[in-house]
Amino acid sequence: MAKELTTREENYSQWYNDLVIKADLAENSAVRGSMVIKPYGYAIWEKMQAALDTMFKETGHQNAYFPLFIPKSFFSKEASHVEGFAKECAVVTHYRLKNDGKGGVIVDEDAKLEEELIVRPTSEAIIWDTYRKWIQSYRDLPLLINQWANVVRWEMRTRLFLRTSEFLWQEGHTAHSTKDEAIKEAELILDIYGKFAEEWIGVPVLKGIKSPNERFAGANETYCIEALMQDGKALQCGTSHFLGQNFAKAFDVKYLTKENKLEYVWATSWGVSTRLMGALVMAHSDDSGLVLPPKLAPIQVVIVPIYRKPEQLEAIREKVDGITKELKTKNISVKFDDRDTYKPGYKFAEWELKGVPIRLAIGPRDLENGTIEIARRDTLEKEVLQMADIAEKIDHLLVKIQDNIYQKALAFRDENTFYADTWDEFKDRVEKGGFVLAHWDETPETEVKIKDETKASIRLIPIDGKQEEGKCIFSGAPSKQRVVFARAY
RNA sequence: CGGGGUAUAGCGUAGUCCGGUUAGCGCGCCUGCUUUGGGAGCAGGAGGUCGCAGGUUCGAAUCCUGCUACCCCGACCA
Repeated sequence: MAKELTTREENYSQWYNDLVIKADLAENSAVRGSMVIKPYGYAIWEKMQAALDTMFKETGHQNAYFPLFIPKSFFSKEASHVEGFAKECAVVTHYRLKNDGKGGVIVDEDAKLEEELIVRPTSEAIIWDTYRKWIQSYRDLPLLINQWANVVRWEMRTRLFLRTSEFLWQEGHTAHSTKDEAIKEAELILDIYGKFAEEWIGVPVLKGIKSPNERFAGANETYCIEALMQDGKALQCGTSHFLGQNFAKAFDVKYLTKENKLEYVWATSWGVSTRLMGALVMAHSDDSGLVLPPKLAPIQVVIVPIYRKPEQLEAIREKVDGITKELKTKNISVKFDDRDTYKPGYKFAEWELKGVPIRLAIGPRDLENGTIEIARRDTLEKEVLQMADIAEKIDHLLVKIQDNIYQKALAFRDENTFYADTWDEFKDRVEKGGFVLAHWDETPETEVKIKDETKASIRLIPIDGKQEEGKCIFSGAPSKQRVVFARAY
């Protein structure tokens, strides 16, 4: 049929692309590298937003909104920050079009801006320029702000959700009176990201810090969470940066201490993006389609009626109404798929493709026996249950599915996490995919050489990682701790 | 930005080499009837600036030139 998926084994990235499009999550747009997020995909993103937003607010953060445009001069105040983003910025130079006299339009050269505007690739610059006015005293701190926004990074090669020129994200920007407090904030957010990834998306993540090479432009330390995808490649799922006083100094943001001394503030910034949608798809889905964790599924239960005559459909509808009401009181989202244009087999396949966690089927046989067929998307198992307490049973099953998806992903990661102690072993392991823990001499030169030769980068240096004597896999120099290598998206 | 490829209906494609009827097919779509426990069947129907702009020719989807977009492989990245 038209909706056949490429299998993961045939071509993993083709499978991913097919899946995103056929499950109706997103599609390519007329604009290079920019996608249209379709209602079903956006509904998942909204669920992600809601969960994260709640966690941010529970930890004292507030939402605000800053401009899309950043004056070019603002953007160049923090040197390493510019360097990191300069190559991928969209720039606004004019503010008006005019007729070209041939039925088209051209840029009106008379409408040239005095100063070009940069479409934000991230908002540190405009936000820190604003914070200068907001912060005077230690009483104004900490300042804990988050913004939900779109940003633009002019990427060379793009892939739906994983890397698009424009993407949606949240970016937190906080200001603190002490270094310690700022570091604690960066760590707190990392914990929130980790919790969200594991408990909502159902993806186990490693937590750690980035090597200086992989650090955010303008940060003193970058904390991150990394997940392993089914093809053995790593995906960075979120980052939290300790920015030191870099932006405070660049934008002259100072506060008066209790002792009436003028000090620069300490900063963090942190973000997760629609890339999480990519992680969600790649971590759990199979050759039949999407597998959504119940906590993020826009539709948690779909009910497919099976009938011959209109009277049967009406009898089924009556039963279904009862079930639907009960499920709704338990905050479970239900869809009754009573479309007359498709047969049950088609609907089963379609809802599997879309990853709905639980499917109920109800037909004349069930009406007679007081039963209902229940099918799990994660295991594709079917079972006929007594109708009594069905809402209760579904409620429990959703919890079970959420857990099973996570356990499966965790088992996969464990099976694909390796230790390497020799260079040959290392190269061999990296080739096969997965996380590879190995010793590293802590020099950027070695890191770059390893990447050149194996395409594997240091995904993270584990926080509180086990201290053990070892020798760098590449240079043989002494090392005190293993770091995590992998090929990455 | 470098290398390779593609562009024909909503989607997938045939035709292009070697110019010549009304551009063909599958899926999807619309109407009707029959169907409905794992991707329904039959009948009828709608839908095309052949990526864009020039050129060659009696005649261009087909040949030539330029442009644009997209895909794959590298360098950049959440």
